[in-house]
Amino acid sequence: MRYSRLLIPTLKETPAEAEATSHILLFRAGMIRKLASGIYDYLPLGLRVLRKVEQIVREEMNRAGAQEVLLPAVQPAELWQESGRWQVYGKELLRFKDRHGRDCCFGPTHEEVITDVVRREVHSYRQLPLNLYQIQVKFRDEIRPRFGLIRGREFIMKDAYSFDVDEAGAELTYGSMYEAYSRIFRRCGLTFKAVEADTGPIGGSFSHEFMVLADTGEDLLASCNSCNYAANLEKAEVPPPEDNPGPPPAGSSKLVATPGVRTVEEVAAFLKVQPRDIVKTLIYETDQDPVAVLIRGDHEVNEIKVRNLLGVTDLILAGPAKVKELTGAEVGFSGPLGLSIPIYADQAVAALSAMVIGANKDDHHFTGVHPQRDLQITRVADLRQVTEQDPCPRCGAALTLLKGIEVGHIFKLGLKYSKALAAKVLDDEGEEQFIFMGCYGIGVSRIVAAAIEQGHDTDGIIWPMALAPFQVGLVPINMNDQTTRETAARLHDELEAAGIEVLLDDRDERPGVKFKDMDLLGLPLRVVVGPKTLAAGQAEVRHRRTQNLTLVELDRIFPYIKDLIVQEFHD
RNA sequence: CGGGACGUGGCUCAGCCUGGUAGAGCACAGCGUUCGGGACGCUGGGGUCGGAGGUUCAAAUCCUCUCGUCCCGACCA
Repeated sequence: MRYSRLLIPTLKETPAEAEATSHILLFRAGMIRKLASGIYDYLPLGLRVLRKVEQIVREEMNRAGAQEVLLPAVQPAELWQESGRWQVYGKELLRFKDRHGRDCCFGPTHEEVITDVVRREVHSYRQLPLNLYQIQVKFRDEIRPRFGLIRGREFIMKDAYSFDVDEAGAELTYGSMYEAYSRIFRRCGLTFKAVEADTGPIGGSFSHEFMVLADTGEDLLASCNSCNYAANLEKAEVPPPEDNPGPPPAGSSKLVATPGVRTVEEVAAFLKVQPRDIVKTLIYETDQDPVAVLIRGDHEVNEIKVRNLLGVTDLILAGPAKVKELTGAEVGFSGPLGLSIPIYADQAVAALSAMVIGANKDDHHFTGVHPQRDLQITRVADLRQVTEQDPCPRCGAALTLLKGIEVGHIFKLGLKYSKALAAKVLDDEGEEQFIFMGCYGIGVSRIVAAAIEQGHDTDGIIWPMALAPFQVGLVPINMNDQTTRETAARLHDELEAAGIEVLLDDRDERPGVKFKDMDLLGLPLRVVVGPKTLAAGQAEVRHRRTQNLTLVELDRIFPYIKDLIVQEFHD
């Protein structure tokens, strides 16, 4: 392919609106442009990368026995009302009416549609297991799109849905998807980690996320240094503390004046105690009744755990007015003593023997409080976030916290959608059975961004061989030199004929411009043809990632490059 | 939805405070020179200053409203 014939609008300067590395580089390399917040155009080079990812995903899904389909992006509200998600999904679901006034939405995910297909077309256990997938545009009206392709509103997703007769079958399918996903991300040249995850609003019983490790990641994950335990921070378990609370301290708890002392740090300094001896009382409003959550001063609450424990969908920290109404005191002096709302305590709180709590009275705290003697706790549970100080919940070794970009998520759905939409088959005894489902997503366009977050330097993108828009960039130094021009053209034709994807920079530009652009585009290999080396019958091959420079005889260029490409694909 | 920043040729920005009728660099077109890490000269095209309203003899500049964008916190592939 010739550079001069492709639309590759590279930019010297960083657009003001881009912040994340992948966003900046995709933009500068002329691969994407923005149409609106979270909505992007894919230009020729960006599309080539996207297609590479899609093809890898397609091959591995097919290999795992899944079948490709294409479902509609626009969906009738009826299906969503039937599953109950029309009410539950929130504003992220883009809703609109057609000309007849019928409610519609633009699909953010396709459980409803696929389950509808299966309930109409599949009636016997003999037709199962079935795994259907598609690669398609999704729309989610995100609160805050950011980082370019990492969190767009419109994006390309591969979503697969599996249907099995029984739970054992569903687990086998889940396992095969786990394997397929691992192969996909490995083939994409990504450094990733599979972690246990919360199931969120999609629902279901069990799930893993696939995280690309990158400092710019939006997710935190906890990973064991010894065993293979790894979990999203929102899911990561804290093992129960070993020590039981000691006996109550001598004497009863004491009310002490703490004028203007509100935060954990202030209380610790004022009373000369450690933050771990202080207990924070957090008042939450929920879609049901308000609750209080007790967390040790040196810990952070994990709202996902609280939400799951309470079985609520909304969980919002109460404002000053609500706190005053429920506790009788300003924020900063809330405490569990004498509260009339349910009290949920983190397990570390229940293991304290003498704690400091707010007194529900302005400018006062209690000291010497014992959980069993003095408090009426509704329930003790694991409600906090893990820290790097916590031991692994499986093996007890140390944990490391890492940042990651979620590129894939697999769920065991169970019967949630098959029951809601009545998707049933007859089993081998002629009995009606609900179908066991699983769903499996990959952020295809997000992978493109994640690969850049992992592969770049100050000069630009460094694509993995498998995703590069072209494998080789061919740079003739001076288009006015006939030998240079003709040699480059010949090399280009030879490589292309051999099935190697090569981009010939045939522009009448100075060498510096071509080099800068090539580095920015991030093609793995660069071949430079110029009068200097040509005189010796050679051309120069440069490896983008290692910056290795090699002079190669012209007639050996083809095998040399072919070897390098094969080698990279296997790395 | 809260908190912050911003909107001036395609891109990066100056001008705004202290109103006087729009600039620079890059990019683009033509000609010439140049050619191994974002060359140079000459010439040229391109902007209702996000939009609406107001103040004023006069608004990019002051006031009000509005739309949009980006960044930080609650959602997700």
